[in-house]
Amino acid sequence: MINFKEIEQKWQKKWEQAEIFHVKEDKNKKKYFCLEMYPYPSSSGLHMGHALNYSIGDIYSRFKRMNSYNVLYPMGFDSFGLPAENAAIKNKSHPKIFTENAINNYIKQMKELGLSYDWSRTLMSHDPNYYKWNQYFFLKFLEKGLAYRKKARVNWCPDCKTVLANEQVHEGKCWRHKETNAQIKQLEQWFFKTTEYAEELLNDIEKLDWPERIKIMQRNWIGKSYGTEVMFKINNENWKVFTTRPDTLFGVTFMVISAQHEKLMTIVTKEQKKQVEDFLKKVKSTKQEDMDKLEKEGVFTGAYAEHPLTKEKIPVYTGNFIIAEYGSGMVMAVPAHDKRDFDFAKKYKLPIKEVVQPLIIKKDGEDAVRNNLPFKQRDAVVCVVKHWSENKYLCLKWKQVSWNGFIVGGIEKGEDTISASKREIIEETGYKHVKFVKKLGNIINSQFYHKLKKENRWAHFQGLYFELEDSKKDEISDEEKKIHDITWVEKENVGSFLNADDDMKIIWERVFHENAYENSGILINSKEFNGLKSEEAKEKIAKFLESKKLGKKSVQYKLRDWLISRQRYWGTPIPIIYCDKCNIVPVPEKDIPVLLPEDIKFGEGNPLETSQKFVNVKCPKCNSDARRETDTMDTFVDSSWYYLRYTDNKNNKKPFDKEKAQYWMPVNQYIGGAEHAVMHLIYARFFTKVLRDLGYIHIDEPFPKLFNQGMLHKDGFVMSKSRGNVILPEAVSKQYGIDTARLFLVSIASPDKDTEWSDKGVEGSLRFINKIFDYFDNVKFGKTSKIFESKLHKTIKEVADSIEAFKYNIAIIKIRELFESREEEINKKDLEIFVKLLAPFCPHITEELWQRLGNKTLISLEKWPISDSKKINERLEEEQKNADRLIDDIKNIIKILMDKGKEIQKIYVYVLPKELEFYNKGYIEKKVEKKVEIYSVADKKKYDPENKSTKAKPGKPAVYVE
RNA sequence: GUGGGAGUGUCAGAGCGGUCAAAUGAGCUAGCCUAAGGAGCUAGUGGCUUAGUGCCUACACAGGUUCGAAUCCUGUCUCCCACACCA
Repeated sequence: MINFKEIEQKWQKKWEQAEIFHVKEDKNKKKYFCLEMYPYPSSSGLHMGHALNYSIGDIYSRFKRMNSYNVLYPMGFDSFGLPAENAAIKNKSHPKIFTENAINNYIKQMKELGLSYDWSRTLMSHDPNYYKWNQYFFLKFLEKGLAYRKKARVNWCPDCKTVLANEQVHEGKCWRHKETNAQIKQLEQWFFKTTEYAEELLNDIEKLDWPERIKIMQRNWIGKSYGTEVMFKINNENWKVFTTRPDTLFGVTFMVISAQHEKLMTIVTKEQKKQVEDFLKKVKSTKQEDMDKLEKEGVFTGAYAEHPLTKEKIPVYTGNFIIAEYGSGMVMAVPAHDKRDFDFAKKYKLPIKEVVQPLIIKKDGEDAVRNNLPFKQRDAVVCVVKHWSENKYLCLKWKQVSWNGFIVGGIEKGEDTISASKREIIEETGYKHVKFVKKLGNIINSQFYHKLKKENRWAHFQGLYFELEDSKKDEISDEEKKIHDITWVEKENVGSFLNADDDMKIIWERVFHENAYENSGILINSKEFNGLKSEEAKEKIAKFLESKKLGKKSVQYKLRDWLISRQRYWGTPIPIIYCDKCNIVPVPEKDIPVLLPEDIKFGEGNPLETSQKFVNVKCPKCNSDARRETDTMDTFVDSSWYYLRYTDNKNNKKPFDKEKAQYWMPVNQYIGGAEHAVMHLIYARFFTKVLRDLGYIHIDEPFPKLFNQGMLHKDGFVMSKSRGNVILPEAVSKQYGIDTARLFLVSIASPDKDTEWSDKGVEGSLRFINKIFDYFDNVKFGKTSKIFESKLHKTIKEVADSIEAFKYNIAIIKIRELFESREEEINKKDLEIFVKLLAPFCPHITEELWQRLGNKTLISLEKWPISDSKKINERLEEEQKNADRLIDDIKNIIKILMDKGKEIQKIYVYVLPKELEFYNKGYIEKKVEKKVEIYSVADKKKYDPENKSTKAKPGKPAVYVE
């Protein structure tokens, strides 16, 4: 029995004493900065899920270290924040005491996991030496105009008792309180101008080597859209309206202004005032959670806007579905071409004016007017085809032209789900110009299929989508149509044709009367712009508007400025003083840090307001009585630059030394969970760009490479304290050793996938480790066989590549496979290589084994072995495979004969003469557990009573058994 | 609704055009070792078949491309995640 505990403690102590993980800037070495997202130190400590997270980075760092990199691998704590404050209130303690206890516990546990952090570089965000620089940066941002204060409609969480950033509200609820609806309040708050960098934040996503889905999430979050601002006149006043579809400008039949719009009441007429006010009351009382199910509602404001081009009078409504903050908080509604507008128009019986008609898409991708088809626009083309396989219910029930000019076919349901191939269709219909169309399914399915399915009609719809090859369209003769039972029906006749069948009528109605056409097409009813394609029309209309000063092209982002004020205690005080005379006065740089006061009372409201000493100050400008800002900063400010502080964590004069940051940055590998896709990762990128522009650093992006690790599950759920399904590292460590646990965690699945903890599984890893120790006890040092040497050198490369790609599971499999082919005798150097391969995964036991091999050095500081391609002998390995196949054959024969009750004494193998050397008698005997005799086929003296040797083939020896 | 991802043997989980009845664990079965083993070792683990390496059926379902598909394409179903009235 291996005493894991003893081994672990022994080596942890040695590592610490020798300070081997401490790094210094060294210009002569390639640097590598490996970083995990720093944790919030929870009082419940680490569980196995955390162990997995940090092991991923540790393995990587150890691997890089062995590859001669100067590896910066630090750890710190995101120690400000609400949970600590709330917990402290609950326990009548102080958040500081609370937090620091938790941190100490974390550090202890992390050390026990064998994580190779450079603890000399640690940081804690609640440390004044750290948050001082938050204040410093705030002042710099302020100077640059990147921090500002404004009154705004903000999200307020009644549980957190603070405002939230846009990013912290999910589905109308607080990100911390899934049950709590965010309320809307009007407050004076501090913001960082993230929007100033929206464009760069968006463009640079492209450069990042991040998981694609995170990149997509960021793109969506920034949400850039191109469009046009159009001026509408209301009461002779200009109102800007943003639209992405200026091509539909002539289809505007009403306008909708957000119910939350500041200037809404200025346009409401006397007659409508009461109605609007009632409506606003209703909107206000609507809970956020009902919002998603909410129907579009609105009331008429009484006002009319003047259409910039047609000068028509357009009624202005106010509606609950318009976002006040986006664009200008007012939209031009084009019901014919926007689903929301369409719904609204239907509900309030507003006119619908069509200005865009569908086009067909030709094979070469160019648009053509649909009129080129042998049937007319929006005609339903019904194609009835007889069944093509005997009595199989097959009947192409209908076909019709989809919006894009494709013919869509459906099959009536029968007993089975039916489908037909293109070939079958062609054969049966004789209609040669049928082509399958890619992606068309989306158009069809989203629009019709699901609706039909919901109504339980057409349950077995199976899509058949065809495109008429354009060039052939004209060639379809009436003759051909007739022959093949294809009936084309013109629009005006289709009604009567369809009358025979209710299902078809329903489809007809849906298609032609119940949808807005949202795709692009060709313009109609748009005066001089008629006949233009949408894309052209967008340009031309925008230009035209511009020339008349009625609008201009514009770009909109969904991204909002970052609201950083929090009305809570446990955070960085915002270094601002309000003076009645001088207004907003920044705290002078020499006076920071503005320390968090200790004499505060928790209770109602912001605790900071209860400290008179803190609140009452003299104005730094005029020295009269002034008041300190009592809001603190969002803790995401802390995490927006902590990675930079690691490069120089003890600096009192500056946030960090420029040279040092230059040496270490950017973070080569960032590791963390996907939950930070839009919060932390956007803020940190924003900060980096600002600091670059302020001259502190030289990089554009802090984290060029990001790895998202998966979550550890237990009993099917994510391991978490609140769920009560945690496995503690201490317990596992005691029973199996922490290296065993690390090995197991990382070998279940690829580390970016969620994995399930299993006790049985760890035992498997333990067996492996035991076998290794066992091998070390019995191994004979001598010469390594060629075949093992070949495998060894192949494995070195495979393991390195797998680690590099974060495929730790594969790396471990390769190590296991190598170990399985071990031999009793081995060269000591080669055994050392084997230990090294395992070292990043199992740091403690490999140190121990390394020492047992007589080494005085630490394996953690050893060099990763070099794979010698000259030693890789594919032929040998191929031969061994042949031998293994032979063994399989022999076993197979033995089994058959045993089943028949025969006794087996000896095996005779007949090999082609030049293959004789490939087959090792001892090896085969061992595997087959029988005596074996190997002969060359050419051997005259061979024992071969049944003349089996004639069956021998290259690579496949013949066998005789008796 | 929009956008992403996934569906593989008893289970977990690799593979992502041929070397695949498919790595590696776990489980199960048999044999060995033992006083005994829930310890260890060895082997087997889709079906059929055979003194031999053969055949069949398989990687959600249905089609397609290809000389060849678990792997590529299309559609369907199921599950997971993110965003959500962004004009």
